[in-house]
Amino acid sequence: MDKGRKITINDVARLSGVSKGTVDRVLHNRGEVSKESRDRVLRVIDELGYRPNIYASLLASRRQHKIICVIPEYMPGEFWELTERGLVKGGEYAADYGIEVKTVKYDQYDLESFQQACSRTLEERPSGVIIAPLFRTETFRFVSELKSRGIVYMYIDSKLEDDSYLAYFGMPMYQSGYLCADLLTDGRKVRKVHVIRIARDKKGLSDPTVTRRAGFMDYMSEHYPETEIENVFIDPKDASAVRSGLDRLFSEEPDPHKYLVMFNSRVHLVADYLREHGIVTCRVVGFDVLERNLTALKDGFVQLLIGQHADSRTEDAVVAMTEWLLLHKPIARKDNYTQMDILNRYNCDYYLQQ
Amino acid sequence: MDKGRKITINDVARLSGVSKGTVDRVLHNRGEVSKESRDRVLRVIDELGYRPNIYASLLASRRQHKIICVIPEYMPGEFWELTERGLVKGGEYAADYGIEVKTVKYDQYDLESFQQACSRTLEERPSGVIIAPLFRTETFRFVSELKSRGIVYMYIDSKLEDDSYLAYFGMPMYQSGYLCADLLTDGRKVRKVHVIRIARDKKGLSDPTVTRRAGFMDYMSEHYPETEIENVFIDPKDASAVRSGLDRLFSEEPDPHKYLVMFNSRVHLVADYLREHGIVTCRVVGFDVLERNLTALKDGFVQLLIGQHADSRTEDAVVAMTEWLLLHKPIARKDNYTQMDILNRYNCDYYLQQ
DNA sequence: AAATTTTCCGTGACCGTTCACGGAAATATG
DNA sequence: CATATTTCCGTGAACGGTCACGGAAAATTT
Repeated sequence: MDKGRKITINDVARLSGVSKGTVDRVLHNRGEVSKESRDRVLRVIDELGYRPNIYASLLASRRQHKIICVIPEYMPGEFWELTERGLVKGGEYAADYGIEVKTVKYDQYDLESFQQACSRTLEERPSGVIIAPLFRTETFRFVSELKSRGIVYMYIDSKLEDDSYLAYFGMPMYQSGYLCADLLTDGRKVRKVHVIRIARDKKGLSDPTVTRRAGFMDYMSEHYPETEIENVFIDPKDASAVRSGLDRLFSEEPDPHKYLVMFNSRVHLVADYLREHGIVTCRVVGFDVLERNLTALKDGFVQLLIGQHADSRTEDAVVAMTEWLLLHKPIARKDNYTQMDILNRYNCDYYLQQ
Repeated sequence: MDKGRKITINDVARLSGVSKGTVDRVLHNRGEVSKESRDRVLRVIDELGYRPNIYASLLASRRQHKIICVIPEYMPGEFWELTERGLVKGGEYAADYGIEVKTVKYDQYDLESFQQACSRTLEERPSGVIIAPLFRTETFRFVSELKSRGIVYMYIDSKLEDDSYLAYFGMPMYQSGYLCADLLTDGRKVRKVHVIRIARDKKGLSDPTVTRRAGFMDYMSEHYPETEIENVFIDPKDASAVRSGLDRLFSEEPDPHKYLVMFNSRVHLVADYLREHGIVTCRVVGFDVLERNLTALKDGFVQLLIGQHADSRTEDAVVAMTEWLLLHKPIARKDNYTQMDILNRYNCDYYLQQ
């Protein structure tokens, strides 16, 4: 394909008997071209295998793009920090192309704050939006507004069922629960499993871990229908409530050899309890590669973590959107289910440095 | 940093009282600039926070770069196919920058063919070389030749101990063996483990799986010193020899509940035997995500695979070298140990589509 | 048929670099 | 001091696109 000189827009223009202005109009669907010319140009482009020089294009183009990413605010070390880290990396990439990437955050427990985030986003007049849709109804409203304004958008983490989104990057939630059950039971017949859950009032919140739990339950009933599954609810915001919840669990049930699982990223809460009480007899499986979870993994209080490279996932989203905005490069795959990484103490060290 | 208009080379020129030509000379250390001018320009660049526009730069620059990748030739479905797939993807990226990426292949069992590959590579006059160094001594000779010609190079898959390489992308071999042992034994006391190995005459060949085996053995002697480890040698090129080798194994040892492991990518050979004989009682762990290994995994003849995304690894190498050649962007990390992915039948589906 | 509108297209300035070329000034040489 | 050489620097034409502008030709209206 690389036969000496590069093929330029002028080559295309000459061979199709028009000017480069017309070729440019065809390339960008800017109209004002007769069907005949258009077809001729298209054919020549195809024959020559012409590919525009993106540098020349970027250099000459005066457009300014902005990508806004709408995610929940977080405390250091929490799950969403990973997401934003990927955003920053993607932002560096985009900056090379003169694209600005900004984050707009909202309180994931406060609908109004999400609405404010949405309107702030619109004020920024972005070319594209990347959104983690925790509030279903409100997100629907938001994306239809985006659509009407011609702003493209992508989902990360979880997605809604509309089909105007450009792409989705996230974990296959159901399968992650299924996998989790397989890893927890590990081929052994287990009498009882404890699911540690977070008690929260959820009005209008779409909780992705619901799907994950469904996958888990299905695996269990398919493979071990006789295993008892007990829910333990704790309040993550109240350390003493966590402790008392687990205290009750460990005092009521004499068997120290428990199977514990958590479907959100807070398995370190359980690990901390185990560490405090010197309990090393449990099999614990959790999700997401947070610093604190990793420590628990290395120290043996958590046996396995299921990771998803939340950072490179958002980075991928930013990159994909950048290329879409700039080069109109088609999105390779609309639904991108990230791989589920199984981490134990022997392979986790090589996970973060990717 | 983005205060309205971008700062251009003309701004720098004006403020330091020289022409853009001089600024350009300073920027690229092309000499022919007096010390005073140079200092002045440098200071203005610093004050203004000037960053060259890479598009304009790339557009105007007439240099032609070529990257050659030297890897073993392979049959469809073999390990090195993955590597080349990443090369192709990286090549598409590089093509956007006007960089050509070519592969030069050699017979990994034939030293002479490797030497030929090396000289063919030199003939191409590449700017950079990416090499999978299976022949130690000869590779040393080759890279020192590259060095003397000012050609940069990177290692993939495994690396040698010189320190002029620009970067290395590969799996942590020792740790992968360690991990493998942990996965194979799975917390259970195992009486005996069978290591299926390939019999080959290796003259001057540096076999990376040696290191992997060392990691495996160390884990075993640290955790299960009493476990017996037996080597079974087979010849992968001779199907009947594979069969007879495994026949002997399964006839001599009555216990059908065996623990089998293979350190190269050919665990599918074992799986095929098991499938043929309907043996589903073994625990089998292997390496690398080949199509045939995946099938074996899904069908339950292999329990776990350790993967390394060999494709995106080479892609990373090409991308890193592209950015190095073009923008002199420093290599983020010299030694890039790819993560070790643990695959079972429940998460392998999401692995390939990355 | 003249006037108006629409459709379609070519032209050329511009984006921010790179680099060959040529020349002025400074320095060295005879 | 004249000449040759070196040092240093400015100039301007690319590079391959984008896009505003203006105008010719065709279609429509009056």
